[in-house]
Amino acid sequence: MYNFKKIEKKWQEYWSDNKTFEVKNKGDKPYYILVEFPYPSGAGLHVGHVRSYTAQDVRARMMRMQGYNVLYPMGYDAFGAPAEEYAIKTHQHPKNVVRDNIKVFGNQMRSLGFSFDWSREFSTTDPEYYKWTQWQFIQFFKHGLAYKDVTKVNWCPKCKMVLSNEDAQGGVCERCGTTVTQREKSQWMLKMASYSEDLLKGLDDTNFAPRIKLGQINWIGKSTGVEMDVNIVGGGKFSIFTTCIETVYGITFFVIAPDGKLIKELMPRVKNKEEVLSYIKETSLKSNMDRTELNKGKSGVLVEGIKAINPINGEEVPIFLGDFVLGDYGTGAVMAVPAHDQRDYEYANAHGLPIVQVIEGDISNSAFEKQDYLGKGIKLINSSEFTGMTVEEAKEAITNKLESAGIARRVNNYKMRDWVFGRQRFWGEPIPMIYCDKCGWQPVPDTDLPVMLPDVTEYEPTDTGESPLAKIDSFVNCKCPKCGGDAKRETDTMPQWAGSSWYFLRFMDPHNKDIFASMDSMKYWNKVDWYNGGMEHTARHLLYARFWVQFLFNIGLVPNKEMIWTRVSHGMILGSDGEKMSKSKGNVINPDDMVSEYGADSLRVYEMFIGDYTKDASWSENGLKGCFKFLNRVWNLQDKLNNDSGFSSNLENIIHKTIKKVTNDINNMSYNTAISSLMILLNEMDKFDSITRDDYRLLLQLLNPFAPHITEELNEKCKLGELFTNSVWPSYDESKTEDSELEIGVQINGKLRSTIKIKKDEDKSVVEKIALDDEKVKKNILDKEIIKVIVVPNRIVNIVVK
RNA sequence: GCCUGAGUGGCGGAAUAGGUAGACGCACAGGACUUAAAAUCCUGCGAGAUUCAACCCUCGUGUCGGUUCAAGUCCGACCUUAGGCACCA
Repeated sequence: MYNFKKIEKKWQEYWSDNKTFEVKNKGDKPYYILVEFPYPSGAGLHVGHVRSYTAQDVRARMMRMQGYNVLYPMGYDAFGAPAEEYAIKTHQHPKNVVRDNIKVFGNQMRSLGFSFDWSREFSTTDPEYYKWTQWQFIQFFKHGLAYKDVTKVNWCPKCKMVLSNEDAQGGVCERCGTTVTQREKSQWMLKMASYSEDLLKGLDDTNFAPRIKLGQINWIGKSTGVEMDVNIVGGGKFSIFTTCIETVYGITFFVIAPDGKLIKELMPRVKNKEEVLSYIKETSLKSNMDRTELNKGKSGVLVEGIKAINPINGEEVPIFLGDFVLGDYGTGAVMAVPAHDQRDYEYANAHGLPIVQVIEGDISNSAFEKQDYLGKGIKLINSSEFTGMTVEEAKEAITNKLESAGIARRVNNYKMRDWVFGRQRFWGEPIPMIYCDKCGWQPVPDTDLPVMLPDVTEYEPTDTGESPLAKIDSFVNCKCPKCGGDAKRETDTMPQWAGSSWYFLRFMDPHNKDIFASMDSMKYWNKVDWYNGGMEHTARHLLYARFWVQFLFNIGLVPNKEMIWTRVSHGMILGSDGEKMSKSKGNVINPDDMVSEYGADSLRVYEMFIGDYTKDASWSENGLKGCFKFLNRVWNLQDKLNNDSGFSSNLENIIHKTIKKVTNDINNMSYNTAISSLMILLNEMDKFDSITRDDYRLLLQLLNPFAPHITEELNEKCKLGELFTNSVWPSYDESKTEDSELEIGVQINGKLRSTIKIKKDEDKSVVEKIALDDEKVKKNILDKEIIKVIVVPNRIVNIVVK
């Protein structure tokens, strides 16, 4: 058993002392490899971190040997509630908690031999860093993309803070799982919705994995339709949005949002004010969950005294208030066509409203909806001059008619909303804004940045929905930067996603004091070439980061509209029981324990070998032991070294094959099969009594990105050549990867009956003859008639007989 | 309900373009070494039938069909399962 403890420590110190992995912003072939920086929690590094960090480390180490100037940085995303909560519990400032956790994380990552450029390390909580986060927020403000508005926001009663839609997916708090409630609150918002189309189009300039692109497309949620004006009997009008204008003759009522602006405007004319007002109030108390999951009962109330006119046929129809219509999507009003929309169908039945069919189909039990009729040549009925047209023709014709009458427009709507940017917590970047009664909101002048968090001991969150900073007078009271009068600071802080929206830019130029990163540095690295992160960040971090970057690009501060090229995501490592690792289940594996028992190299190799990198995998300590055994066999192979040079002739073929396989597999993230081909190579070498130094060095070099310590040690110990960190990645000779003699299968009627040996690229007729001469084949076709013989060169022979 | 994936031995998982299914590893069994154990090494290892034994044979990649000389792979329908979205008009 080799002494991995001693060896791993030795090489980690060597790399650190020699600054082996520090890179300059110059040189040919820049390549930027990034992995999501961790949140330094008290739990320490997770084996899941080890998986993705190793995968990217393998890529980085191989590409350095291929001559690339590789930037592989690491830092910490350390603002946020967990550190704050722990600090409150232990009565200290969160910055101390973060400092201690970062130390632990750093040591853990160093113990795994990751080739990070530690000279570029920072934390989002460093004042020198969050100064620029604040500065960039001010740019959003100056360009009209940050605004404060009273909106209904998601509120987590347990965390006592506002959540963005992205943080409240599924109606529960992302962090603690508590059901989210709704609150009216004055909030800083970023106009992300205005970037919907750009964020959608920008995906074309990226190489994100398909499932990631799709996740973003779904989240942005574009729908194309028609916005149509609807007149109200007795004056006034409103607009509705629909994707099914072809059903316009089937309108039997309209529904408007109880939380929208329209009902407020109509209020003076409403006859049943009390009923309407109480419904509005009722709705405002409901969480999104209540309005959706729990309450599909189609609640609603007729707005009495107001009728709408269907613009296509002049019919007067009633207006309802219904909480399934959302005030902040589309126009906050919909046309209801119960015959062709299931939701409207149920609503009509619940409220005794008429149903008018306008498209051929069965509506006796449910609505005949667009997924039932689109693309099938189905025709319209009861639709005046459009009767008889297919739905596709009618869609176009009706839109044209309404458009030329000036009462409708083709529009797109997006599900994605503006980004709720304020958090009522202490441990975040203070939003650098000052409110002056005379001058309104004013940004903090650049020279006063960063706005630092005060050194206080009391900062518990409040039930009022106000930030704990609001209670600290010395923080709140300040002077207006414009008029110099008394003013108050904004006391909300930024969401955790703020700092991570641009950290990859800072890594390109981490020590810059004049700007968040210089244009020259960013132009040198150009983009993040390969970014790895969790699938759960698809609709949040990755989208926020793209929005942030697109904005910076639009104001000329970054060189590309998309700063991330390839984005991939890893699968989770589950406990050995197949469940997500958690303290309560007691199935958590601490990487430190594994490193001390089997060594970092074994853990790295195992996590790469565990299975398809993009899929979840269950932990197995036996699997890890197998990889430990593999490395020990590699270690013991040194006893077989002879003094010959060059590759052993009987190994040359497999060596070239393995170079090809490992190189391609690393490029394609097929790390598990790269390891398996290295195991095969070892098995081959082990069959011989002796191997050459070049054979051995080659094996070690291909293994080096995965197991950097043991390979570097053996390379030095056996004096095989220069350090792998200074070496060139081996190339393969295609002709030497091919076998001159092949064994191929012979099938009879598609069933394998024999195998034959042939020369590579042998003439078809010769192969056919060999196959037919084969004893087993002869036996099988004795009394049968040969219909046809199919020879696929170098692959297979299939004999069809009767 | 909609949108994605995924279903292959006891287990994790392999299998460019349809072309010898089960690579590699784990577990397990037998053997060698050892006083013994661990470690290490060797052999076997999808299921079934048959045989002294071997060969051979039959079945086999979620289910049912289809295309093809040939299907884990392509097409159609379905089942199971994981994840995402969900009264988004």
